[in-house]
Amino acid sequence: MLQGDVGLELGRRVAESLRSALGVRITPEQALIRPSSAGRGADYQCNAAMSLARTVGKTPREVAEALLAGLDAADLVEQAEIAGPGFVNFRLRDDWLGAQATRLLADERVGVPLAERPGRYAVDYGSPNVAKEMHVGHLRSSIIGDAIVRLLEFGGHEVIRRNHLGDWGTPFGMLIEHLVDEGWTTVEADHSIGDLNSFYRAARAKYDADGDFAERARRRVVSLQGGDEPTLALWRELVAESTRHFEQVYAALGVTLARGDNYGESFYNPFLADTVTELADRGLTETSDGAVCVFPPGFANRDGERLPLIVRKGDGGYGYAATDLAGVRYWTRERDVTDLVYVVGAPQKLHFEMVFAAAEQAGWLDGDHRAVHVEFGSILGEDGKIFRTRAGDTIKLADLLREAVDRAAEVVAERTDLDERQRGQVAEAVGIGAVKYADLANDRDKDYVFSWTKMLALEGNTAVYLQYANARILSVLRRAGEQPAEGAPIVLTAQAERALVLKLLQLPGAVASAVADFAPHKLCTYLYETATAFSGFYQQCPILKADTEDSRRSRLALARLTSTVLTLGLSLLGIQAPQRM
RNA sequence: GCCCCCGUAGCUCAGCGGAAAGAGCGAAGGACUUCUAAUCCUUUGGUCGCAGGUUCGAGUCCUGCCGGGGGCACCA
Repeated sequence: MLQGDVGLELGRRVAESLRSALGVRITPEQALIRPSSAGRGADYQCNAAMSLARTVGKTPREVAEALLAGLDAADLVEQAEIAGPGFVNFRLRDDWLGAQATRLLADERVGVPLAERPGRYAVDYGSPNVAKEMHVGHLRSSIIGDAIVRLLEFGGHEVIRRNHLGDWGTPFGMLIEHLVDEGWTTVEADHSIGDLNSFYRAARAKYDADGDFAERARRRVVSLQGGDEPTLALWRELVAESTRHFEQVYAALGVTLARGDNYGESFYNPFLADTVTELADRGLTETSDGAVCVFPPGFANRDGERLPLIVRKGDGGYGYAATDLAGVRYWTRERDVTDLVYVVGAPQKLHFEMVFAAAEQAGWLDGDHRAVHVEFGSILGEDGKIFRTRAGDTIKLADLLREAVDRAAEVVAERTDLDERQRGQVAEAVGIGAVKYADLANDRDKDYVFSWTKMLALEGNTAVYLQYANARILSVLRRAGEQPAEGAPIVLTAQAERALVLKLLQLPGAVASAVADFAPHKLCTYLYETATAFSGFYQQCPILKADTEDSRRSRLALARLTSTVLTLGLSLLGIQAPQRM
């Protein structure tokens, strides 16, 4: 979808022409304006004549000829000609392109429009478990979710971050008893657990080995669920301690989740009974094998029987179907969100389809309250299997991020004359950026292979490449000793300048499609193409030593604009753009 | 058994119903007294898993196969 950029403007002109010349009414999008593939001598092409030919009873070429005859676009089109079966190729005027680029230089949003109808989004992402260390399995949801949140906010939407913590359930009985054994009281706060995983394992081991402990743990679960205040106080301490750990990881990763975004399983606890009651009141529930179930239409199990969503288990407890339904009910009804977004792995697809179907039956989801599962594939090791340590253990996120920065530091040390402190900052930006970009640059539906070598490669579609291109630009601007003035005219003389400007003007379309499809990789692809276009320009067009003063100022402005686009794009992905490298 | 996702160059991946399918890596060659060579430029490389169908036009949409992965009742 091309929106808010050159393609849309051309589409408007073409639609207007077709209306006046042939009486055909189409939208600018339906004009099917696309960037022309390179080497054909055209910038954009219109593909509409072929499909319109039948409806107007003319040949495609006749439609194209009528389109050209009625076209009022001399201010932006240098040359338009019919080619092949009925393509219309446009070459845009250099002065018009330059003027558009000049205009963008003064535009904070670099041409990207705000949403026409801003929504209120609740985005579920992150979702670590309390009393466990974050591991590589939390990486994709955190990174993709955060990019989506940033993109939506930039689009002018209201966004509520929802970190769906695993903070409730039977394991908390043993965890809290273990806390008590460790001497925690709530009077003296400021506890810390050095290693959450060891803590969990120790509790588990005692539970399995010690019958008395197990019995205490079971009683503790009852106290917790019964709302016993001393128990709840200990539980809150445990959540707080875990949250501190999550925040450290989020800080290292550059993810914007904060403790105020915690909406864990426990949050929905008070709503579960009412949710089930409401489903029952609407006649949607049945009791099956002792469990209260909703059978949304269209789902069958392996024996062809209807597939249940168990909203209350046989033992009276509630499972995740109940929690998620209560969540939909809460966010649509109590918080009046327009859009629920779940950034959760692909294996959960069936679950969410069923939850959404049931929520629709219950009336919580409708045309004004939508829900979407933004699913993603797995991270694989270079052996093609699920990414783990060589020993087969899950990889701690903290360790992975430390390794990323260490590896980046080695690369940085080889090539820079920055001082040690600056080197550290660059290593962080490069290392973390590499991990995030590698995740975001691929179509999220697919599995991707985690490769240090590839993600830290200096060439190709990597974060470092983009960061380096930007750092070079900023270096030139520093040397210039001046910032290009707002409105500094951008004048196109060389082919490479033209190619760069055409790319820069396509930012709005790239952002729009990334948002529309919850597909950050579309923005990545665009940024990479932009950085490539800049590298070509940088190679061929001297900036500081341009032939004329006008050209020098124009090229400085172009460099400035490129840096703005790259920096903005990276920030929408949650990736830093260092000033120097 | 049913459902979902994926299959594009040797490898890792883009590709919006439109023209001779695009990058990077790899391989071969070239460009630094130069604004950051962490770069750039050549060359090399494709039965778009297979078979039908829809269409003026299919890598893209539909159906059926094949291959890989995932899911399918009381864990979340």
